[in-house]
Amino acid sequence: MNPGNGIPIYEQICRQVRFAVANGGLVVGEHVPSVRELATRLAVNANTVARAYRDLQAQGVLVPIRGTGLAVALNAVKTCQQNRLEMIRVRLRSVLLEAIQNGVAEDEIRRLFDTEWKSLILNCSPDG
Amino acid sequence: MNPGNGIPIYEQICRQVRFAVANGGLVVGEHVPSVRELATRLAVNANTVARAYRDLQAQGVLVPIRGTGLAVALNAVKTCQQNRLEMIRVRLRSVLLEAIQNGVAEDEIRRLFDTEWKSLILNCSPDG
Amino acid sequence: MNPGNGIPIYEQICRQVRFAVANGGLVVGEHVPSVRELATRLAVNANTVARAYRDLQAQGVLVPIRGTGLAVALNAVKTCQQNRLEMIRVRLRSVLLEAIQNGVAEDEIRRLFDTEWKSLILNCSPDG
Amino acid sequence: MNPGNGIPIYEQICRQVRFAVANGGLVVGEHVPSVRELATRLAVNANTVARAYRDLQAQGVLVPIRGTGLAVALNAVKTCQQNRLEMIRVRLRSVLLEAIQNGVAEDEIRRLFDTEWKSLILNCSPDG
DNA sequence: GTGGTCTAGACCACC
DNA sequence: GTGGTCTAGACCACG
Repeated sequence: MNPGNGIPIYEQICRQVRFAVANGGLVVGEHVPSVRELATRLAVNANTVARAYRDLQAQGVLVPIRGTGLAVALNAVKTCQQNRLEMIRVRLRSVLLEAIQNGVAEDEIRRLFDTEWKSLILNCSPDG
Repeated sequence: MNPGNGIPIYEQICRQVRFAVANGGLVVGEHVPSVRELATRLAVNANTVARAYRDLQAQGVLVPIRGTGLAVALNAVKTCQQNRLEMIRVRLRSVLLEAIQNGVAEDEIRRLFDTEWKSLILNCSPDG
Repeated sequence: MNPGNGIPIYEQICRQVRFAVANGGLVVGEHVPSVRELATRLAVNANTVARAYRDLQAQGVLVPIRGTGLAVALNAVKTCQQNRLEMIRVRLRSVLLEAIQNGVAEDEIRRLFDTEWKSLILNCSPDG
Repeated sequence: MNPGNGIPIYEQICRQVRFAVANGGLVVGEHVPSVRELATRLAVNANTVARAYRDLQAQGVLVPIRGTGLAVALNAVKTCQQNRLEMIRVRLRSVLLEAIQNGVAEDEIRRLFDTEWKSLILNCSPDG
């Protein structure tokens, strides 16, 4: 979780689940981590995870399996794969819009992109 | 203003003022628009503008001129120019981080960048 | 079983057993189906059936026969016949209450009653 | 609110709001009672009301008006009027289904309907 | 003042 | 064990 990026925690959880379904990190028909387990793992309140799971059910990504938890819905993979880049696109567009509206030149923003990308893959590849 | 991008309106106002100071759109010593005028222009509650101006004063970007309103502080230009790309950098980094953590490949995100950038300059250059 | 009608499955089982006792579908002194058998037949977890049987014992509808399972209690028929319409009455009253409190007219609700009743006897009589 | 009818409180609130919109008790464009006010009036926790209002927003019945609360959506009346009897229908059907499946005769259930209806209009009309 | 988020913890229904 | 509901109360963003 990345606090302070403006995205509520439950929403971040939703996004990560959708990414994981699209990536195959969460397999169709398999149970997702239980509310309590994921809450512990993310050091977050159980209700926050429950809220995320409830939203994901409403969106058809998760389906309840009575008494045993929640599982990835059969047709969730397709939807999540379609939305994978879309989720990033919306956020990226918002940043680029602010840059353009405030006179940031293309080479400036491209340089930012390159340096940040390099910096992040160095941090993420070892432990990712 | 771009509602729904996760940034509070008063914060968006702060950022735009700082950008404008850095760009020369707002000149040192000049008065900024009054709270009421800017509120009307942005179709936003006056208290929201007041909140933004209060924050900008606390940050030393604006200074009160007795009885006549607020003006751009003398040393604000330097700070704002230094922060100009930094404000974009932080948001961009957050997006790239999510992309990397969720397995978005470099060519995918670069393609997103290119298409979104092109799409935005078409929309913004005429009316920008 | 009718999931999603707000009544827990174990409670639905209890009700059906009481109805069956009242109807003569289950005869006094006769064994009821074993937990496992009924669970299989209803495609329900065995613990759920066990819970229903436990409640029915507590209510005096079923009595344990040493080593051989559960049977319908001697005085259960009278109680179940008395409760037969009562069980329906409570649920019906709750629906009518909501209708009245929210301005549903008598002819509207009567029309609903008629059409639903007709629709259901068509579906149920052949396979019931 | 009617506890013990199997419908969660937040769901009952949703239903009552939809009924009120259909009936004209809540007018399009008008604010609904604030979360805190309704919570006090119903003697219920504020979060429970907030949950109901959140669901109603997701269903397009309510729309947020920044900083001033929630209002009935423009096109909510049509939907709510269409769903008015449907909400009752589903519950009624469930009761009738149980009656039919368990051998309740038509005249028995009609008699129940009549007596309960009369009993309820006596209770509700004076204070309604 | 408004709604939204989050936490903490209790209780229930179900398996 | 699972998720769902509800309560209580804190804090934030916005007007």
